[in-house]
Amino acid sequence: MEKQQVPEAVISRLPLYLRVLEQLRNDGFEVVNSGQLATLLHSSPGQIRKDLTYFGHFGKRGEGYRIAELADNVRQIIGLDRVWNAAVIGVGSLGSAVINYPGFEPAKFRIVAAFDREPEIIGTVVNGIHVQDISELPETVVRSSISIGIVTVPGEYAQNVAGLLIKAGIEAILNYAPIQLRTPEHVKVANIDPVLSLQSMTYHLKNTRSDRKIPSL
Amino acid sequence: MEKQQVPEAVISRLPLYLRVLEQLRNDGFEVVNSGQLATLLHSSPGQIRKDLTYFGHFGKRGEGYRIAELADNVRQIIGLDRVWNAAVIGVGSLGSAVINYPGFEPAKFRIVAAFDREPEIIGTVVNGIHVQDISELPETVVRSSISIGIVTVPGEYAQNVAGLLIKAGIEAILNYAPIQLRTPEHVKVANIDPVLSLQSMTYHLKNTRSDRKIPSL
DNA sequence: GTTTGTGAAGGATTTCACAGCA
DNA sequence: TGCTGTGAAATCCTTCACAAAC
Repeated sequence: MEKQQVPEAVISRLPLYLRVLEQLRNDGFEVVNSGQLATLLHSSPGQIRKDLTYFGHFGKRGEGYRIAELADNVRQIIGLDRVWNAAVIGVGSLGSAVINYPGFEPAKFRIVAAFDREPEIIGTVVNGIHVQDISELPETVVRSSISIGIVTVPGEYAQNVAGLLIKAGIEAILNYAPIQLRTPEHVKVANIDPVLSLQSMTYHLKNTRSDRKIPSL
Repeated sequence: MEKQQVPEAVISRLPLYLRVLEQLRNDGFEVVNSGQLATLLHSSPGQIRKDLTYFGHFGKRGEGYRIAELADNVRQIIGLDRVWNAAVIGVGSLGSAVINYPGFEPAKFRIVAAFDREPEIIGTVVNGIHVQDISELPETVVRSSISIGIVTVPGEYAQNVAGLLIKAGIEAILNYAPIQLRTPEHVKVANIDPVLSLQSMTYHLKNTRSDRKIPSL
């Protein structure tokens, strides 16, 4: 349908655009221009306009973009005009925190199942979700139309869990384990790894002294 | 000191390199070549060699890299030859999960303080950390040599907290709040936002049907 | 012979500047 | 006049291919 391949960098910015558009709409605004969006997004007007032209012509010259209309378009482009079902695998403290995180539901992601392999955890209920035995995963994934697997098991089990998910037909994985998952081409993986994020920041900090003096004294 | 500016993309890969080098060393290996590293990292031999040349000549032609030596070099380059102190701001369920996360300590990050503004939370102890009143942040940051702030407050308070941290002299922020923080040039920010990660994957999934049939039936 | 180190080519992404339209 | 839409230029990053070193 699209004339050309859309850069990944553009796709990764669309959810941010949608977020501020919905914020603006909630605040009662109706029209916005690329300069205002750039300020809110810490981006540039040109980049925002260029990004949007990969998908169509959404603005009016001399006026800007109608917020509700643009939000609807962006929402549809990135596939958020529907709800996506997800499963959490690994219900330790990290998995529990994920299941309890209130940010997924309003963003169109619904956690509908959770799995573990520990007998003490199986059968417990976390935020209304009944924890199942990992062996029930293949059937539940299909029956509950689960498209996304959220991997919160320890690193040494993550590759096996990913294999299970892929065999069950899942096409996207949100991976909290500190390993690089090996997956087939068609399965998307996003990694959440706060340690790596911290470690790439220290490169820039390495000249700071830990024994610096109190600034105001 | 360096001859040229090192690309951010290179810096963000160094922690991954370090991780597999330490793994290899723990497994008893002594030498590795760029092809083997590329396999482990899902990268390419050329990219690994190119990345390393931004910092020096670490290999022996015809042989490869000595693992312990290269690991030491990479560790020093990214500033992980020391421990970095961090503070968590916001001790709700997300903040508690962060404080309890066992992955920071072995990666050279030590959470040494936690802050909240709720009287019911102040004074509690989470994983050995005494939760302080947010008003004590400036003094504690300096006295405990804290370089990194981990922001786990709700989005509407995150910018204020970031301002406090910056005023206290912090230079890196790990931001779990779903907003783009505005910070001065010299303060590094890394965002952890699982919702954005999920939302950029659905673009690629949007043609999948939720009513697909069970593959094996 | 093997594998590194690296300039040069290629590709991706961002920025620029201005034509085009309301 | 004001702001979008968009080729072209510039920049950033990755891949390639081979000379150099062991």
